[in-house]
Amino acid sequence: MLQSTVSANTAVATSPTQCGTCTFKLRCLPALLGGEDLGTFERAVSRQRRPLHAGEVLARQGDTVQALYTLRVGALKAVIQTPDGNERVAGFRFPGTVIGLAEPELSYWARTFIALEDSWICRIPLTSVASDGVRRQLVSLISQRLRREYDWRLTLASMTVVGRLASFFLALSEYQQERGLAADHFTLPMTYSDIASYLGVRHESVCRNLTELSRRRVIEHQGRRFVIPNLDALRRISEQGAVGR
Amino acid sequence: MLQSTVSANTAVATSPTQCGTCTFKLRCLPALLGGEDLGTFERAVSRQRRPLHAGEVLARQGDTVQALYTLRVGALKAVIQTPDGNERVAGFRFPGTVIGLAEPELSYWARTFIALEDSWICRIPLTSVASDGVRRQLVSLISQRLRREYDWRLTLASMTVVGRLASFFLALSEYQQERGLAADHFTLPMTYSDIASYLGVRHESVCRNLTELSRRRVIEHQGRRFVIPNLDALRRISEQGAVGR
DNA sequence: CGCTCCCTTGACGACTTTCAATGATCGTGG
DNA sequence: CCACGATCATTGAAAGTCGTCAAGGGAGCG
Repeated sequence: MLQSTVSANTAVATSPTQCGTCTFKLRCLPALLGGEDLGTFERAVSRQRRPLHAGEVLARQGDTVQALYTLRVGALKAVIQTPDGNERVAGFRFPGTVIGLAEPELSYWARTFIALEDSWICRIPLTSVASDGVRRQLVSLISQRLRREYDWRLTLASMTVVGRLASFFLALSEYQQERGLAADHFTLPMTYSDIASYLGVRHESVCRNLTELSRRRVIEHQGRRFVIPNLDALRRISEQGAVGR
Repeated sequence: MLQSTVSANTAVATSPTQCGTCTFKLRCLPALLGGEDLGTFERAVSRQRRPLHAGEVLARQGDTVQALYTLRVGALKAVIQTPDGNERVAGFRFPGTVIGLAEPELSYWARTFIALEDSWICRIPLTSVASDGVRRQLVSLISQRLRREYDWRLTLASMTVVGRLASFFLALSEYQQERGLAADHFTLPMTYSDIASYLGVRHESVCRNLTELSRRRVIEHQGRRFVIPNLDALRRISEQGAVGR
């Protein structure tokens, strides 16, 4: 048990070698996408020879945008430099997502994207983004992302730490399910500090609340391997964990 | 002094009557937009005879999306019904913004849009959204909104109440400036409870922190009329008001 | 005038951050 | 193979912030 990872799983991704050739499959894109423009989208993608190794940078904050990317296998984190010199984790990216949706002005990258583990990336040149077919896909993808982002803002703004954690794990679980993976167990590719930074809390708080959830048998974990024996309980916590309306 | 409103000001908007005819002006859209497709966008917009009165609903959560809208004069709030029956303010909309950017799947409205004051609305039929010219505009607008939303999420997730308030007022100030209005004074169209709900805190906290900022001479206010004598101080508070990285 | 909605203030308790210290894990180089 | 350092995870105690409950004031409106 406990062997599947959020980011890499043989049930969804073909082997890394095959991914390197980047034959663009439907499952590589959100299920919502209609099939008509998929061919256009697929042809727009170019292959890549070697994986991005853990810790390597895909795109750096401030650099000029040369292309958009999609993640085929692996996991990324988006990091932003705050004005005071600190770093914040702005988000995570898992297979099937397009990277750079907030940068279509073709100007500069607003965040730095770093591989959390060895990842296979596909490249979407800007020239293809100009095509109407691809643009149609983009409108769909961006607005979808925007809607989720609205929800996350509400969640993070009003929830206690345990509520944020529950929502975070629930989101991971739903993501897994959408990709046809087990909804109740996964291995996190990121550290507690990354999660804490993303959720806007201290890593000690993440640890304490995770321990508490463990004690209550809502989750089980050894290191970064998590099992969720009771998804409904997690759902209840995520819904009730709100304070201050 | 203190007479201009965030939402309505003669310096930017023509008179309501003229707005009712909805001659679509450049200043009605974000400055970033290139001019080439503006004609298409403009022709896509249809006029409206009477204003939306304060408290009236523009679109209701769950209803089928029939059209997108732009706000010409006035102010709206986006409200969402939470699963437990409560209401949360999900956002505010001021003149120059397109309403429905997260609903282009043409499915249903994810939130209810309510007028905070008498507002003039323009309608963008879905048929025009299907055109390539309009879609080009949409990609630009949505991704812009998405980038802002990312920033807001970081802000709200990690800031104390005073930091959130400072950021909120700063955002209002910047919005005013972008529209060529005074950056240092405005009248809020929404209640403290609305702001509190939006920021994910209690209205008592909003009140207390606003009083405190007043005492420190960072802001001045009588009722909902605000003056910001020291924008730099506000900026410092908004940058330092973060907790928990 | 009385009602409703909005704003304000106080006191208390719950939750989180902060500071500090220790243990665990892992990759690297001796 | 083991020692070492670095990163990550864990736990405790103290202080600060914010939510919660309660109460009262003020403005607008029928």
